[in-house]
Amino acid sequence: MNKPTLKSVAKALGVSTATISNAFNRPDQLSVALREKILSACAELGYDGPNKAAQSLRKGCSGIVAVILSDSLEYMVSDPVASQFLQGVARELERQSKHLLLYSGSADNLDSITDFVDGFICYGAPRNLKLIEQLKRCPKRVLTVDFDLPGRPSVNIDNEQAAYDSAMAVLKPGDRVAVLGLRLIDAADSRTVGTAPLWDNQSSVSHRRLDGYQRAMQQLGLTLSNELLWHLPESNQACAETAAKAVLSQSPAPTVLLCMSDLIALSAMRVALALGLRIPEQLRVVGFDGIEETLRYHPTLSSVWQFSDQKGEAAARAFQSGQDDNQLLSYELRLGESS
Amino acid sequence: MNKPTLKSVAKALGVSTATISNAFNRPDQLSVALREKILSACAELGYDGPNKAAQSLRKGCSGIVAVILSDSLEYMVSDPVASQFLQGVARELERQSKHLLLYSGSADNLDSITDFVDGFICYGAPRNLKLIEQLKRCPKRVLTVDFDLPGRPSVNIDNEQAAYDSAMAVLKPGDRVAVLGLRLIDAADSRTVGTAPLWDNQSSVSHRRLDGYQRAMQQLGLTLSNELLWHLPESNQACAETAAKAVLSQSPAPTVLLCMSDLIALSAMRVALALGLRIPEQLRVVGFDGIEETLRYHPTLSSVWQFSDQKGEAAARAFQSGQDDNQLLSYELRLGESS
DNA sequence: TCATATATCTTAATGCATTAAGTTGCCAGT
DNA sequence: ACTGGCAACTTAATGCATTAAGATATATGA
Repeated sequence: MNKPTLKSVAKALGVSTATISNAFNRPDQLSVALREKILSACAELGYDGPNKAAQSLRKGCSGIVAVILSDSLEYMVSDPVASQFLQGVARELERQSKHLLLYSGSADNLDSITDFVDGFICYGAPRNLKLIEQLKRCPKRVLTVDFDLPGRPSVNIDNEQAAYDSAMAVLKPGDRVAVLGLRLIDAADSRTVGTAPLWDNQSSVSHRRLDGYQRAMQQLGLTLSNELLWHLPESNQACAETAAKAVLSQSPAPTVLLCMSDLIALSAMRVALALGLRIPEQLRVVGFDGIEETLRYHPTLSSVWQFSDQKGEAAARAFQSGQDDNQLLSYELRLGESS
Repeated sequence: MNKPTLKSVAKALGVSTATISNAFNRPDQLSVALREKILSACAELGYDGPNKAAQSLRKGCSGIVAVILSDSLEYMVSDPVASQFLQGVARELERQSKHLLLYSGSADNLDSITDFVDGFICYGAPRNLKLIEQLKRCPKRVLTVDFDLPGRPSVNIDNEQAAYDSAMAVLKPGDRVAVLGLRLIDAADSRTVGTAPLWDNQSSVSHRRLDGYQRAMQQLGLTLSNELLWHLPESNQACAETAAKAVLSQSPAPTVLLCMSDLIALSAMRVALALGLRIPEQLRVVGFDGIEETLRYHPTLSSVWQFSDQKGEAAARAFQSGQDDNQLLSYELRLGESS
């Protein structure tokens, strides 16, 4: 015989399908005795509850939440910040008995899953502009993390303030400051490491951080020169090393390196040490994000700790809550030996 | 007005629902002219194809593939081997225009998603025995990786042979061999680092590798003593260090360390170097898996390379193929400075 | 005792689409 | 001119369940 369905079970028990459905979904709609009879009969018949696909079609929600990563999954799993975030999301979704569908940000057709999921948690601004357009029009719930979408709730930290705080903690009058920024130039424009325009007036997280750095510098009477503001297309070792070498080989050499990720900062420190620079005496380095690896590395890195796993949990909770406000999470400035 | 449906679009165009459905799914079933008319009308009405949830209910397949990890997602993203695997799966699934649902191996209710997905790709034997039982009975396709389930197709390497090969490459007559094994004891039995029974006759990947090591040792006239066979509950730094310290502090000290993962091997090497041992002169170390990190580390590690990302792709392909045979992937023995 | 409220279950409409089988019209072959 | 065959559509059954509204029966209150 085929798999039992609500209907077949109902017939077998001589009751209506509504009653079986209620036995599973609304216990208050039928007598306790009948409910138990039904449940045990189902167990015997091998019927383990209403078909989820049918349920999803009828109810319009599946319990599946899609997580969209700004980039490829590649980036996701190799980047500790992103994977921490994912972990947090997964943990909270599990608490909510929901499921996590990993959706590559490089794909460009939301339609293929929109009907399956209850909504989208988007981590980082997708590089794919089509995807952004689709997210704007998406009929399901959309929550953004580390970037904004008009009219959609978001979860983030105050990047400007955090950057400002971190810069203020290390800058001294007379410092020559270099910034290693992440994606300061539009994806389409630049896939290579290079200097970035000083004033781009964009809305990315990186530009907010840059604003914070500049506010701090202004306050100390420092100015950022264009050849010391660098754009990295990716937060990886190769890019960071290229940029760090370029920046550190300039003369006069910078005395402070403000890096927009810990991964960048770590690589930059390695380059600096290889060049014979003493940290923090000759060069102070600040990172961003806060990853475990920096604690094992010496000198330990000063950084803005974002606690990405908690961020992930917060995102999943905010997604569930249904509220449409923008949530600002707290961060923590931690000073290490690098400053 | 509400979202358009197949029905409403059909009515608007004055054709049957079957024709609209065919326009999207079976172009050969209607004239080109009508099809184009329908498609452009749909675009105007804002109808972007048949509802996937309904489609899934009707067709019985959704294009969603669940990946079950042996452990928590935690392990998954922190372990380079596992995350490489996941990447490979994701890549191949994207090629197939399928979706990836990440399912935590710690959850124990397959029913909650079985109806949604086309099947399961299980990476590593789940610790949760309930889950294994459910996988055995699962009506959907189940493919296992790095472990076996009766009657289910699997993807793996020949662990016994690979272990044998790696051992043969480094062992010399007279060697005193220590083995740092991963989960040689049942999860329930032991969550702590300690020696493992020499002959356990289990079917895990680790036991197969142990078999390979022992075959090589036998061939060289060596025997494995019980105090040099260690069980690690996890493949992480802490466990590896504990075990390595215990093993290396014995006298006479081992001359070869056979490790069942590169992560373990790397930690063990650090311990050995910290103890003042010279590698490979006083101690040769072999790993398993093959991860990038070992290439940057000195001494570079000799290991069995599994190419986990390709393994992931192969798994996704095998899942798709529908074939029910067990697939043996190739591996590669790479000798580094550690032996 | 009659009307009303409550508990318990059923009816039937609904969600959205797929697909085997049936219809219709047109053309080729003989 | 008759018929088989094919192209292009339609009909209607089906997948599996949810839920508002309706039907009974029993209990409660005046």
